[in-house]
Amino acid sequence: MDSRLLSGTVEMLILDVLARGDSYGYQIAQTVLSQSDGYFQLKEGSLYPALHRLERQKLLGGYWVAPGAPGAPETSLDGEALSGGGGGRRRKYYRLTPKGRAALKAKRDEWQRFAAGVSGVLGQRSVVA
Amino acid sequence: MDSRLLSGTVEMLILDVLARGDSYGYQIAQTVLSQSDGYFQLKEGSLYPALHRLERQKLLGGYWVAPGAPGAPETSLDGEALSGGGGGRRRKYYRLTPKGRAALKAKRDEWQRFAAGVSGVLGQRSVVA
DNA sequence: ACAGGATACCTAGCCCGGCTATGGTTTGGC
DNA sequence: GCCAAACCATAGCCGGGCTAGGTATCCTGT
Repeated sequence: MDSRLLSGTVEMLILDVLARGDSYGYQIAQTVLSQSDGYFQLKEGSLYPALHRLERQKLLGGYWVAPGAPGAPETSLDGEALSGGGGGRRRKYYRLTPKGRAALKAKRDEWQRFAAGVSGVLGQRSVVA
Repeated sequence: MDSRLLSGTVEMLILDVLARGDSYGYQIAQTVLSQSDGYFQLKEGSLYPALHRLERQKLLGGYWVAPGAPGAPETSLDGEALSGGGGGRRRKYYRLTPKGRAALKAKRDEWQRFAAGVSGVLGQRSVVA
């Protein structure tokens, strides 16, 4: 996979996965991996900074879930409430905010235009032969 | 246009344009602009460094054409032959090398896989509703 | 019991490439 | 004469994906 191409799409992919339900970093990467048929291997060094970015921009809300707890809960506390921010195997779930949902739509539209642009250029055939 | 998305595609677009005939920087930008329906506004700061990169990698061969001369010539000298590398309105034409043609094919294939990957992720619908 | 791998998160710093800004020359329209 | 367009080039900014290194838990195999 050409990681250059990935620039700018990572956030869209994350938002898109979260649009189908709350999830956490590791699982998001797995989902993207399987749904792209093994193509997108999101690296931790891209994934986590992206999640933090999106959270800072209020496109995502994050909440910690203690180890042993079942899947994505209905509601939960905001910020550093659970388990004191401590130990291992805990998960940080993310939820799309309304603002995030709007941003996803914008990014999808942008992607459509971009892909159309590329098709426009690549679609041309040689004039000579 | 989201310039982040452009990362990695600029070179492919340039190679693709040149696959249809020799051209020079300014004209390449115009071609890409019109064929992408006004979407890709290649900036000089991206375009020229990209051309130099591709030339260094031997994917392109460049040759200068003096002002007043007609369109892309059949054959011409390699490197700094014409007009001493000097004055204004001269154009630097580029020609795809065999290696460049192969690289273009590789980049197109990569793009196909990438776009398919994105479609795979974005194509999923919400499980809930 | 213990190694090793999968799960799960975080961050510093590298590196690449698109962008802004600047600078130069020639031609052409007003 | 002036200013825009055509044409090329490069220094340096900056954002973001990556490598590499760190922490911690849980499960499986031997």
